[in-house]
Amino acid sequence: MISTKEKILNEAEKLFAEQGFAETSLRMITAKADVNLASVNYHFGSKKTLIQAVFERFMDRITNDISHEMEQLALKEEPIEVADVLQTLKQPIKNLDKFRPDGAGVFMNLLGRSYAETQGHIRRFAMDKYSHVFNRFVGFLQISSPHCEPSEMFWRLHFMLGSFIFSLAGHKALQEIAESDFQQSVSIDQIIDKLIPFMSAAFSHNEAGF
Amino acid sequence: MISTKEKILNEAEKLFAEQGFAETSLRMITAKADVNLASVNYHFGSKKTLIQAVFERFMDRITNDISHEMEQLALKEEPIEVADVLQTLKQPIKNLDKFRPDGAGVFMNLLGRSYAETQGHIRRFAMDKYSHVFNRFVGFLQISSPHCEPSEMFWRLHFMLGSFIFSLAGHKALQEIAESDFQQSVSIDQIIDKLIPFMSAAFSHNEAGF
DNA sequence: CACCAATTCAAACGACTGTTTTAAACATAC
DNA sequence: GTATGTTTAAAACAGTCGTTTGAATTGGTG
Repeated sequence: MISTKEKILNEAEKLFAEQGFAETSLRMITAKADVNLASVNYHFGSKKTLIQAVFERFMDRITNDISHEMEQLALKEEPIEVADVLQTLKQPIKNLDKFRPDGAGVFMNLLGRSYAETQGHIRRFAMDKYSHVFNRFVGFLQISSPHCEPSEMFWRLHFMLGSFIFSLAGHKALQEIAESDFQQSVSIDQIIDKLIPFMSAAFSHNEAGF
Repeated sequence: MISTKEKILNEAEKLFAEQGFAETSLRMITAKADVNLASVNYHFGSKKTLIQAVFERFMDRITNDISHEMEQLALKEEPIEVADVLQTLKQPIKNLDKFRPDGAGVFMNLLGRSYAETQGHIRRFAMDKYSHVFNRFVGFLQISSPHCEPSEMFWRLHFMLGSFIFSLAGHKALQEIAESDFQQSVSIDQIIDKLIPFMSAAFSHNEAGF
């Protein structure tokens, strides 16, 4: 039997991703989840902490998977290339779709909206809880690109983050356009498969030319 | 003398970019702009059309500038490189900062929020009015990358769009992190100067390897 | 069975939302 | 001057929001 708490989380994540945090009311969520309005405040305390709980469920999953991929990467004997590091993101993102319906799209939506958030309380929360995974990922990137300064790497990382968020959060609209313009359907997997070599090439360039 | 209409537009764009559309009430805007609440509906009809007007003022400016840059590019005699095409974005984005306070950041914020929007009425509006500029830009890109299929180019374009929006819309937060982590201040101009070669390298790669 | 805690429920709270209304003030033209 | 159309003003409208309340209901324990 699925609990009230889970019913709320399941509907909330859908609606938050589709409409945004502010545009989604607790009444919409509880109506769709077929639970009482007051149960949100009972189980989660407030709307703010509900948002955080939705976000946390995804982050726990994907950071777990990424950590696992990085374990594998650490075993590699040949030199670690940029593409190898970025590849560690591939399966974890794809796994989100198995985790939840349209998981990758929903998660990137949440991630993007979290960054756009005013007070940034989600970002602070994420930095507290998941910084070790993030730092390890950056470490691998540095190894694969010893010529690239940390500050330059910082910016490149966020350029990439923007590409992931934007193209995957909006993948439905983009897929529709792509289909009507090129008669060619593209899955989320294929988007990621285009994105990773694209980004690998970007990371591999040398602005100074050596 | 600055008109009521302009006072509203000026405050609205700031608040929309800082807090989002839904989180910004007409009462906040009119209080900050020191005009009457009803004047928004009088001058703009509704909140929705106010959002559109704020967006339009930026789009008119930047598409104008980009068109001008592309005129120059069309005169070039040597073969047009990817980097040349992307360079046409550089000055127009920088000019936004002269146009309005923190114009680039505000505009990218608006652009990002418009894409995240539910009904997407802004996106449809933009496609109607500015598609010719967009199409011309894509045309130049195709010329500079004849090996790249249109559908592949479509996705690369949106990867790039995501990077621009994400890094410039959130530039203040990112700049703060960069300064505290690397004791190194980075201006918007410098972000763009990092972004364009980064993207040029990404666009120049050949996934098929020929 | 009774007991207690955990959960659910309907209803209401005060605050805030976009929009409309009606009247007053203003500018410009005749 | 009066008349005309534009702009501002204060107030009220109907509706939604997140949250709280207090009673009803449930589930498990002695």
